Amino acid sequence: MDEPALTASTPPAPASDNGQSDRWGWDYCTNTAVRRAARRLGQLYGDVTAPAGLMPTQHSLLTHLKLAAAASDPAAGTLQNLAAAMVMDLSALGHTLKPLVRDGYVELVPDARDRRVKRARLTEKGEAKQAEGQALWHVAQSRFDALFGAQESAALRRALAIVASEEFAAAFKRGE
Amino acid sequence: MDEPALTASTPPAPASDNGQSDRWGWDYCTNTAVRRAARRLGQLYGDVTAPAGLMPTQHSLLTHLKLAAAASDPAAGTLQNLAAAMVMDLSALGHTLKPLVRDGYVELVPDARDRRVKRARLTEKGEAKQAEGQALWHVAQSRFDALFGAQESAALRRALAIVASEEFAAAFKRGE
DNA sequence: TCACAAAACTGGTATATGCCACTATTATCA
DNA sequence: TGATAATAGTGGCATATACCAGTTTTGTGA
Repeated sequence: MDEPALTASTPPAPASDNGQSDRWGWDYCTNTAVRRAARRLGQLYGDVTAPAGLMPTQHSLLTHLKLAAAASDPAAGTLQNLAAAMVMDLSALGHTLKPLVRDGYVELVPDARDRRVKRARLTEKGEAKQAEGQALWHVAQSRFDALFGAQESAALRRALAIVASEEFAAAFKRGE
Repeated sequence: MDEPALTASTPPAPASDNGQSDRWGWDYCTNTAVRRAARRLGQLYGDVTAPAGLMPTQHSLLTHLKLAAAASDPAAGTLQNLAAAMVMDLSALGHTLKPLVRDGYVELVPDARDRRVKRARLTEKGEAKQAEGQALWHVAQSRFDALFGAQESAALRRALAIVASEEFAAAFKRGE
């Protein structure tokens, strides 16, 4: 199998605007294109996973905490690392974490060695909620892959992972 | 030239986590992948366009209004259509528009025919600000294309446009 | 024409996210 | 060791976005 190109040859009309999306330049600004897709996907995934009572981002966060714990990564779990991994501002992560802590899904434990550090980890309740959300998430992901194409979907994620990478950001900033 | 595949063969390491991003499953959930990329791009584009004093989304909105006006689309401009075009909730659009109206870049004019309808359009000040932002935006976009590859970039935008399209959303929901 | 459904917004509330200023803690180095 | 820099978070403020409950205005059909 070749590398699947993201440019599906016969995709559903790439425009939501009577086939004239070019007129608005939607396919011109990459940043806008990503945000539009993010809003759409948030709606689509959210509709499916809503019954679990978690926003997509929250489920994503819980899943990350679960995987990080499973990998028993020593450095993982600190808010700093978590923020970097999520490509999120540290303070934004703090704010996002609040409702999860409030609802008892996550707990913040200060590090004994370095009292500046705090680690976030799933509570039992959080693990249960993550599992609940995971089942629903899988439905959404499967539906997406079936519709967009499993290989195209994987290719898209790879491309996005490159864009989101720190290497990419560093290279972009060097261009300044 | 073939269709450029988004799966660049020798990209910068697709992981920001010591080359082990797979461990976190970042390349597994499409929704998460898109959001991470959106956050990163927001930062990168934002750093470049910040001097104009507009958030990327705001510039995107002003640009849309400009293009819509240029196309002299009769239906365009109503908040309803604008929201659909931006793949945004109507109320979210309303909230997002507020600071732009407050700062005098956009004005909301009620429709004479149908008093339920309001249209958003650029003021002169808004057009000037859009032009100012456009120049900076171009720097960011050029840098992105140079780094990611112009063809890969275009392919990525096409893929994202498909995901963001109403056809895609409709098909996704039919799968329920 | 009048009751009722539909459409287009508005406002409230909650999460998502970023920037900046500030505090607490730790690390450096003269 | 003591002044200073660096690190890790927190809190405030502002925008971004969504959902839902109204409110106003139109459209519809009996």
